[in-house]
Amino acid sequence: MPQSIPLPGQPVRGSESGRPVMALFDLLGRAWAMGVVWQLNDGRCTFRELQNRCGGVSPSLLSQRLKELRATGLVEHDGTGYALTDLGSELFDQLDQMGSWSKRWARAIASSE
Amino acid sequence: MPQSIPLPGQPVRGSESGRPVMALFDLLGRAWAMGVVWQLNDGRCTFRELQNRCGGVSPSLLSQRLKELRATGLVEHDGTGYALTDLGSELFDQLDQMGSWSKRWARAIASSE
DNA sequence: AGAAGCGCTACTGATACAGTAGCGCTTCGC
DNA sequence: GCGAAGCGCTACTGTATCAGTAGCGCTTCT
Repeated sequence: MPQSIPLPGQPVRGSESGRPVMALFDLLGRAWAMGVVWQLNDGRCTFRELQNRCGGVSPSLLSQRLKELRATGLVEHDGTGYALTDLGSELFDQLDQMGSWSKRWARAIASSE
Repeated sequence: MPQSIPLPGQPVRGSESGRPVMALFDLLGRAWAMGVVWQLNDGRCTFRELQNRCGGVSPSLLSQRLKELRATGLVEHDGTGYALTDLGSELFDQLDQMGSWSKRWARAIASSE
């Protein structure tokens, strides 16, 4: 049985409520889910190019993540490759803010050692 | 061999660069990592109370996540229980924004079906 | 003393991920 | 036409992570 796709409005890993935030945490709380969105923001690309951007992640995993991200409206695929949808770009904006914050986090950890 | 703790400045799952954002994605891209931060924002609580808030997540997993979140300065533990640090609260603010956005996401998916 | 709660570990089985090989397909140059 | 190259992706094997349950050693309260 394959890993189910976490959609808002349905029970997801760790929550029966179907609350959107829990579905999002389930979707993104999987290996490379955030990384794929992050890398796709650099522009549309092919499956194998995306695989390279993600440091050689295994094709079986990448295929599974892309299936989930397409089913949840964040990524699209046409003749020239994969890209973020408008919705996916909105999510990237959120991740980008986390990326900015992560530098503060890194400094805080470094200075406490 | 236990799961290693993703610290910024060190190579992490999927990235040798040690970039803070990749360490953060590795840290949060694990089961219940974001959920624990989310639930802890409701206030300091004990291990077992936190377990309840997280829908009965297994103690072995919760223990592992808490170990990681403490090692990365996001969660602290004193005589009365677990709580977010200032740094952890900052991360919660980021997650909270994603939570707000997730409602838009849910509507977009619902209207496209 | 006994009961209850604490943080947490140990164990087993199921699921997800890593890593490699290679399929069927299309496109290109020759 | 035909080989070569690239495409998206699947199949497979081994490993790591997670789920679920039981219960340890400790402290607190009655």
